[in-house]
Amino acid sequence: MGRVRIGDVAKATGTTPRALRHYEQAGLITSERASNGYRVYGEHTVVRVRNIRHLLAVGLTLDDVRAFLPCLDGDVAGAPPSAQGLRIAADRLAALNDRLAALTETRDRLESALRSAGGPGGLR
DNA sequence: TTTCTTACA
DNA sequence: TGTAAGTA
Repeated sequence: MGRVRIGDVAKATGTTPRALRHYEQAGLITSERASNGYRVYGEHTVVRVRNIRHLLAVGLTLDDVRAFLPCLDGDVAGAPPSAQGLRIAADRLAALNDRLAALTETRDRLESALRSAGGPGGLR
């Protein structure tokens, strides 16, 4: 019952083999090798990947998810939030707000530059 | 057919 | 993340 290959896990979690290798590279999941070199996974990997996908969907980065490694085999979505988890989420939110502010600023500059250059309608 | 690694877009 | 290449 540990003869699950990458394609199986991908299908069971709605991801792609490419993403799974990427998660492994990031140290989020592990795998063993069959004699032919193919990766072999245990069923717990499916739960793990679903949790990873959940955290990514909520807005965290792969790097953030690494901090959740201890909880990755449980019910990350339902379990009571840990202090560290909340900290990471708050930091990610702050980072997003920073990026948003920076983007808004460059957008406003481009907008006004375009306006003083003749306006959106008088460009051709 | 599926998977593997590496590398580029 | 997708895709290409050449394998096993």
